[in-house]
Amino acid sequence: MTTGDAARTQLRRGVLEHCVLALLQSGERYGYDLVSELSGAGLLASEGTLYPLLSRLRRDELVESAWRESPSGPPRRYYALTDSGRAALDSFRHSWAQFAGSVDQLLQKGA
Amino acid sequence: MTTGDAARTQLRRGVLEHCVLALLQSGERYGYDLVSELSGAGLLASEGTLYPLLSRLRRDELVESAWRESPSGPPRRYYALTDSGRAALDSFRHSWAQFAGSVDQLLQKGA
DNA sequence: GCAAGGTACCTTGCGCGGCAAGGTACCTGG
DNA sequence: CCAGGTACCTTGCCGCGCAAGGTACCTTGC
Repeated sequence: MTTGDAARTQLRRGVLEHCVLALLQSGERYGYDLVSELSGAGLLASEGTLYPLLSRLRRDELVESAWRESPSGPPRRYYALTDSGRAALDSFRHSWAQFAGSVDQLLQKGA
Repeated sequence: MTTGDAARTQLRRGVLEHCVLALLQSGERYGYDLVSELSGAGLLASEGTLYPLLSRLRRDELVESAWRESPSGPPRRYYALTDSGRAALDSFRHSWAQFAGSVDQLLQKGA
C-alpha cells in the first residue's frame, strides 16, 4: 500500500457506507463491481468489508437488492437506493461538508 | 446535538488524534483546554475520549508532557509536539487531503 | 468554616465497523 | 479437465470513540 495505511483505515469508518450509497445514485450496481471501484479510489482495503456492509444497508432498508444472471460467470446481486437511502445520503453530505470543513480549518491553522 | 450524530461519531475516528497534534502546533496546551476547543468544533463528544488518546500519543512519543501549576485550580498536564509528532502530522495532512478529495469527488458524482 | 460548583485529571465497559483470512460455487479458456 | 477469474459470503480480531463514573483541587458564597 502507498502511505498512511493505518490512518486511512480509521478514516474510512462511516464514510465507506455512504460512498456506496453515492455510487448507487447513478443506477444499480453489484457488489464485486463496487469492490473494484472503491478499492481503486483507496476507500476500501478488503472485499470482506463490503459484503457485511451491504447486508447492513439492506437490513436498514437503505438499499434493496435483486439477483440477476450474469452474461458470463456466477449470478450477481444488484443493489439500488431506496427513498430512505437517498435521504440518508443527502443528510450525510451535509454532515461530511461540515465535518471536513472543520478538519481542514484545524489542520491549516498555523501550518 | 444538531444532526448526523451517529455519522459524526464515526467520522471522528482517526481524525481526532491528528487534530490534537494540529492544535499543539502553535504551542503547548493542556487536556481540559483541548477538550473545550475540540468540543466546540464538533470534533469531540466526551471528555472520556481525549485522555486515553493523549496517553496513546505519549506512549507513541508523538507528544511529551509536563505538569505545571495553575494560577487557580488543580495542576495541569501540558502537552507539546515532538519531532515524530510533527512528522506524523505532516504525513496525515497528505493522507487527509487525498482521502477527503476522493470522498468529495464520489459524493458529488451525479449529485 | 463548610458546602457547592467549576476546574482538571483519569478509568472502565461497551459497541461498531473495517481488516485479514478463509470458504463456496459458477463459468470460461487453455 | 483443471486453473484461474468472477462473484458471493462468514468468522475472529482490534482499535477508537462514547457514556458513565470517579478523584482531587481550589474558589465562592452563605
